Amino acid sequence: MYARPVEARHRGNRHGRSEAARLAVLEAADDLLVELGFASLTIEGIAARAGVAKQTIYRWWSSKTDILLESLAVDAVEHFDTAAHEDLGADLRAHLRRLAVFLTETDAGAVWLALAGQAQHDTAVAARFEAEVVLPQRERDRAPLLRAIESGALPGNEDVELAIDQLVGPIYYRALVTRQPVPARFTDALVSHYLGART
Amino acid sequence: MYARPVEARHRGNRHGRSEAARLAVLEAADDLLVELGFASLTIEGIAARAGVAKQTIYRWWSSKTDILLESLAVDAVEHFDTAAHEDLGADLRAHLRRLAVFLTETDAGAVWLALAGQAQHDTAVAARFEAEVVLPQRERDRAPLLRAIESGALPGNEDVELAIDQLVGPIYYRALVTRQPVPARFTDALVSHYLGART
Amino acid sequence: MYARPVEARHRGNRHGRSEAARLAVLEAADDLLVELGFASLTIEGIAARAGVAKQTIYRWWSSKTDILLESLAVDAVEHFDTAAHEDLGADLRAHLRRLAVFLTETDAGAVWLALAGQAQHDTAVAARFEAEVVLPQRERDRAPLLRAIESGALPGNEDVELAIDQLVGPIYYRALVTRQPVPARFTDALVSHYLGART
Amino acid sequence: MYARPVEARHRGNRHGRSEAARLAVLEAADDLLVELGFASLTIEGIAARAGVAKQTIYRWWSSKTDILLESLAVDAVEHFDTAAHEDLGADLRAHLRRLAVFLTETDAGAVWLALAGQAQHDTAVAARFEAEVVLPQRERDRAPLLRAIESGALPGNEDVELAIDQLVGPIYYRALVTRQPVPARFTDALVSHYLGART
DNA sequence: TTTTAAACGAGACGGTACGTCCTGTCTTGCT
DNA sequence: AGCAAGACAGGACGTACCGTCTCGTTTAAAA
Repeated sequence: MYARPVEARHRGNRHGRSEAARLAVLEAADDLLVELGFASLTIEGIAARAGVAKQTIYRWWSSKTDILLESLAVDAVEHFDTAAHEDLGADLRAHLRRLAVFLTETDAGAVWLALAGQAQHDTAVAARFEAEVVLPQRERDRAPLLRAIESGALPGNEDVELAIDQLVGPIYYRALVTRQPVPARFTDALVSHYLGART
Repeated sequence: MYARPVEARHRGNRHGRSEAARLAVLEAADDLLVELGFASLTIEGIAARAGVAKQTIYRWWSSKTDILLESLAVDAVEHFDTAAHEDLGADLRAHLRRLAVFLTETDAGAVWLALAGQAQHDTAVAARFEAEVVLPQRERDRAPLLRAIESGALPGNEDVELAIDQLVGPIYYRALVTRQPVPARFTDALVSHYLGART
Repeated sequence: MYARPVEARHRGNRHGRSEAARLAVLEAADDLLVELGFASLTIEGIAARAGVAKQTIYRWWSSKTDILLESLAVDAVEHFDTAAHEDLGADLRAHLRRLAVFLTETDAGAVWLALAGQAQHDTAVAARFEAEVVLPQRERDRAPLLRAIESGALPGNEDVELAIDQLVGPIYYRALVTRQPVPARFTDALVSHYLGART
Repeated sequence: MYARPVEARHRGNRHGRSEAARLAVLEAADDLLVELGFASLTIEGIAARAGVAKQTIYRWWSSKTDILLESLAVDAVEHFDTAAHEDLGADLRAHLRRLAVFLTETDAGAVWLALAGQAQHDTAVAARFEAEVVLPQRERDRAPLLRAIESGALPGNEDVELAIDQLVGPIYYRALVTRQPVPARFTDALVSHYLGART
């Protein structure tokens, strides 16, 4: 029913869980989210699409958001895994651009938005979302600024947290609230304003 | 949204719906949202709390989000219905503070967040939310800047849309994503940065 | 919306009910019973078909069976309103034949069967059905035998009630239970057996 | 109707339905029919009384009449499962008495009457009622007469169907239509008349 | 001729039960 | 031991009618 990867040849029975089932569930959840939207995503539907029993899902995940969180954790790290630029401006422009693309143009971004939405409805989801998604992302957002402080391009007393809010806030606002596109022109302008106000 | 003629308080028959039932439903929905959260909000629960038949709800609203949209439309207008200040800085500080309070401290703000969340799950909700909530709010956000242009405090070629994104984006980001508080110090800093970068 | 019979020109207002509405309801109920069956017969459906408000029905009738009882009372009398024969055998054969045709081939018979069915479900209907339909019919069934006793064709001590049960019982049994047709051959055989056993 | 293997008492999973749930539903339906009457018998009520989910009922039965038909099939067979007498008269008297008691004095008879009533309202019920209840019962009614023909007590050309109609018809007529009691005196008289007319 | 009150059409109301869908738990037999 | 399968109790969904109610119109008897 689903592909059984070579490196998982001993799974699904006496010793350990089935990696094949795990991957089939993650992929089915991602696919169905994009196809149907979060509201129409059901455990039963994921099980049917993955060719997996409901019980197998409940054995390893607690809810549909739990599945999405797992799939997101992997994808987000991959997306932002990149080398730094030497110049602070270039560094920030690349990072914000990458963030904008992630949120508005990738399947993982769709998962991100869905989870952010569900976090508004369910405090348990909100807590996990903050711990597992928002804070790690915040860490990644902070990196360019910390690098600049270390290199002396920014003073040591720079208010980094406020800077992050000002740099990424408008991007999330567009993606989540106004649903406008977030072109490079827009993210570049945010960087220009930030650097300009500092001189 | 609905005319409420004084002489028509006691309807529910041939010529019009029951205003009492309408208000009971809106209030019950608001209350239950705050008490239980959006995920546990059900039409049956609203009907029971409001002392109303389910059919009466379905006669006038298509879903629980439809009810919340109606209640929000009224409350949002009321919250931001305020006089302007003479000074652009004071005007902006007051407006952003009001926005922050609305989103993080009022029941209507909880409704706003829940709807923003649901908009991530359902494109129909997203469309109505944009048209009936986001755009009118955007209009209100634009007002202080337009007043400043008219009075000459800002140049005519100021990029108003970008300014709004920079001013309110971080506030929505905190309310929706990081769920940090949004103190006056934070909104004031946003205004300072905006005005400072302009000099 | 409905025909207004000439003899009802003064109704529907200050003093007295609308004969037009009454007839429209009775006819709609009969029609819909035959079209849809008793189970799908609803007060709302009757009101819509008759072009009458629900309230008008509830003003004058207590239920759909109440409507059918009224319509049946008229039709049954009409159907059996007939002259007697001189000979007991011919009298009985004509009467049983008439009963069989009524139950199995007329619209009023369909109403009769529906009410008999509902009488199994609702003791209030059963009581009215017995008083207003079964007993009057029993009276009509008795008439040929009483005439025969009076004319001397039957002895005065004849067990009339048992005779009726034996004569009409098999006809109702076929109409209600086995749903077989009830041809003249069958009713004639019942009469032959009854008269034959008496010799 | 359903096999009940001894070794499968505890099902409700992959390989079969829950026998416990099935019996609970049948018993609840019977009880509630007698307590409340057919009109007030609801699927929700049966589910609640049986401690069963509505879905479990809908999984195995299509309607409340479907449940009653299943329960009746068992009970009717049990009630008439009896040894034959040697004498035709005694055989018939015993059988008619048994039929009268069934219809007028047993819970299963109440179910029988309710289904006969519903058969007047719904042709699908009528079809199943005839096939699963009336025809099997007719078979049982026929047995005494066939035994008599075989033993030579009745001639080979006896009109058995007509005889059945005349023997049982009046009993059903009393039970369904006039709702009079059906004492042994009455059923014995039917037998006497039948045998007497044959001499 | 005007007033006026009963019956009317329309249809919104609080309810009940419907039949469907999905939840999360469970039991079974296979691998 | 993990799995696919699927029956289970539970509960919300959105729909259809129930019987009640209030509205504004119609109409003929009373004033």
